[in-house]
Amino acid sequence: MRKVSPKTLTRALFYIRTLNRLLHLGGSVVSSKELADIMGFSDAQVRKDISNFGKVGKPRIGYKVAELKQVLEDFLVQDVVHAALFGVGNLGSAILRYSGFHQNKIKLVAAFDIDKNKIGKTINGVPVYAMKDIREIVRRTHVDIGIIAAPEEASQDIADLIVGSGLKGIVNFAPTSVSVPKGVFVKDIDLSIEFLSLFCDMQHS
Amino acid sequence: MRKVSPKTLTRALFYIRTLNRLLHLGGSVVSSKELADIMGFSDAQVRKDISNFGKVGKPRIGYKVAELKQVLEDFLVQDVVHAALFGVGNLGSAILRYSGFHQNKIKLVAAFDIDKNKIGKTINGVPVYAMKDIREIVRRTHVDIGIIAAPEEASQDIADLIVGSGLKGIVNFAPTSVSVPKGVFVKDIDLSIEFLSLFCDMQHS
DNA sequence: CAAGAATTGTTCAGAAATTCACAATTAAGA
DNA sequence: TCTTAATTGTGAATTTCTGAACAATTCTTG
Ligand SMILES: NC(=O)c1ccc[n+]([C@@H]2O[C@H](COP(=O)([O-])OP(=O)(O)OC[C@H]3O[C@@H](n4cnc5c(N)ncnc54)[C@H](O)[C@@H]3O)[C@@H](O)[C@H]2O)c1
Ligand SMILES: NC(=O)c1ccc[n+]([C@@H]2O[C@H](COP(=O)([O-])OP(=O)(O)OC[C@H]3O[C@@H](n4cnc5c(N)ncnc54)[C@H](O)[C@@H]3O)[C@@H](O)[C@H]2O)c1
Repeated sequence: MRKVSPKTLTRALFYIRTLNRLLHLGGSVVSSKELADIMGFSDAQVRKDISNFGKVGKPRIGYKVAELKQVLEDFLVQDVVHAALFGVGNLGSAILRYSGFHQNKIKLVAAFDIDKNKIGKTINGVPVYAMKDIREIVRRTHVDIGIIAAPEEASQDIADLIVGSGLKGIVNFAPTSVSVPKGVFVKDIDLSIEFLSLFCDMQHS
Repeated sequence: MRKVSPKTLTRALFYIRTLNRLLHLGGSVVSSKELADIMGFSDAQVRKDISNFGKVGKPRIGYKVAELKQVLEDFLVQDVVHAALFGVGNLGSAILRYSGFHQNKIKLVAAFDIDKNKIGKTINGVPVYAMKDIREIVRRTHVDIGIIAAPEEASQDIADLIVGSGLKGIVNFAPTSVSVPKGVFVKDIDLSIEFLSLFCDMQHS
C-alpha cells in the first residue's frame, strides 16, 4: 500500500468530512477548486492529495462525491476505532456525552476513573470502571486507543498503565508531555496552546 | 520584529509549557537536549527554534529556565488572551469549568447561548448571555477570540455574528468548515478527526 | 592559568511539502 | 464531427522545514 504522509492523511480526513456534508446537501460532483475553497487549501493541494489514493476524478467534470468519499474511507477508516477514556471529569464527561463520534466511526467502549462516585455508573451507554480493571477490560474488549482526560499529575501514570495494557495510541488532553516507549503514538491536544497559537497567528501575521 | 514560522511558534508554546513545569519542579537550567527529550523533538530543532528569539543560552550551561520562559513569553503572549464562548453545552460547559486557562494567560470573559435556561446564569464566574447581546458585550468588554462550541448547523451563523462583532479569531469545535472574510483566522479543532488521525498514523506507520 | 568537556548558535545540505504550470482528457455545443 | 472550455493528474520549480556538523564559548578541574 502506498505510503502517504501524515499531513496528507489528516487533510484527507477533512476531505471526508466535507464530502459527507456535500452528500447531505445533495451534491453529486465536486471540483478540486470547490473543495479547496470550502476548506481553505489550494486546488493543487487537493488534487495532489487525492492522487495519492488513485485516479478517481474525471477531467472537465471533477470528482463524484460518493465515489471519492468511498475511496478515501477505504484507505483511511476501514474499521470503527474503539477508544477508552481515562478521567471522567468536566472534559471526559463532555466527550462521553457527545453522540457524534459514532457517525465518524469512533466508538467509546469504556471509561475509567478513580472516583468511587463515578465508578459503576454508565454515561451515555459507556460504563465507568476502576483503574485497576484496565488490563482485564482491554483484554476482554477491543480497544484501539486511550484518551487521557485526567489531571496532569496523573497523566504519566495513566499513560504507563495504558501502555502496559498493550495499547499503542494515546490522545493526551493533559497539559504535560508524557513519555512512552518507541512504537506508541501520542497525540497531544492542549486547548490552552490551541487558543494561544491562534492568537499568536493573529498577532504575527 | 523578526518573522517566525507558525510551526516554530506552536513549538515555542510547548517550550513555555515545559519550562513552567520545570520551574515548578525546581529546575534552574536546562539544555536543548533535555528539552528535546521531554517533548520528543531533536536538540537541533530546539536550539534553532530558540535562536529565533535571541541568544538566550550559554554554551556549556544551557538555558536558564526562568529567563528562557520570559523571553518566549515576551514574544508570544505579552497580554492575557480574552475569549468568548458560544454554545454552553457539554463541551462548552467543560471549557467554562476548567480553571487551568488563567495560568496560561487565557481568560474567558463571556459565554453565549440560545437556551433560556442557561442565559443569565454564571458558570465558574463567567456570565452567560443571549446571542443578541454579542455586539454590546464585545463593545463593552475586551474580547480577542471567539470559541464555537455549538451544534454544527449553527456554526456558520455564529461565525458570521462573531465576525460581525469585530473579532478576528475563531476556534471552531464544530465539525464543519466555516467561511470567513480575509483577515479573520479560524482554527478548527475536530476531535473526531484528531482521534482518527492518531489511528491512521498508527496503521500507516 | 591551561586543558578539557559540554553546550550553544549557526551554517549548510538534504528532505519534505507546497505551488506552479501544462499536457492529457473529457463534455458540451456549434 | 470538430472546436472550445474546463478540469484532472503530475513532473518540475520553489519554498519551508529538519537534521547533521562544527566552530565558538564557557565552566570545571587540575
Ligand atoms: N476541561 C477543559 O476544558 C480542559 C481544557 C484544557 C485542558 N484540560 C485538561 O484535561 C484534563 C481533564 O480536565 P477536566 O477539566 O476534565 O478535569 P476534572 O478535574 O474535571 O476531571 C478529572 C477527572 O480525572 C479523574 N482522575 C483523577 N486522577 C485520576 C487517575 N489517577 N486515574 C484516573 N482518573 C483520575 C478525577 O476523578 C476526575 O473525574 C486535565 O489534564 C486538564 O488540564 C481540560
Ligand atoms: N462534546 C464533545 O466531546 C464534542 C466532540 C467533538 C465535537 N464536538 C462539537 O462541539 C460542538 C458542541 O458539542 P456539545 O456536545 O457541547 O453539544 P451540546 O448539544 O451539548 O451543546 C450545544 C449548545 O449550543 C447551544 N446552541 C444551539 N444553537 C445555538 C446558537 N445558534 N447559538 C448559540 N448557542 C447555540 C445549545 O443551546 C447548547 O447549549 C458541536 O458542534 C459538536 O459537534 C463536541
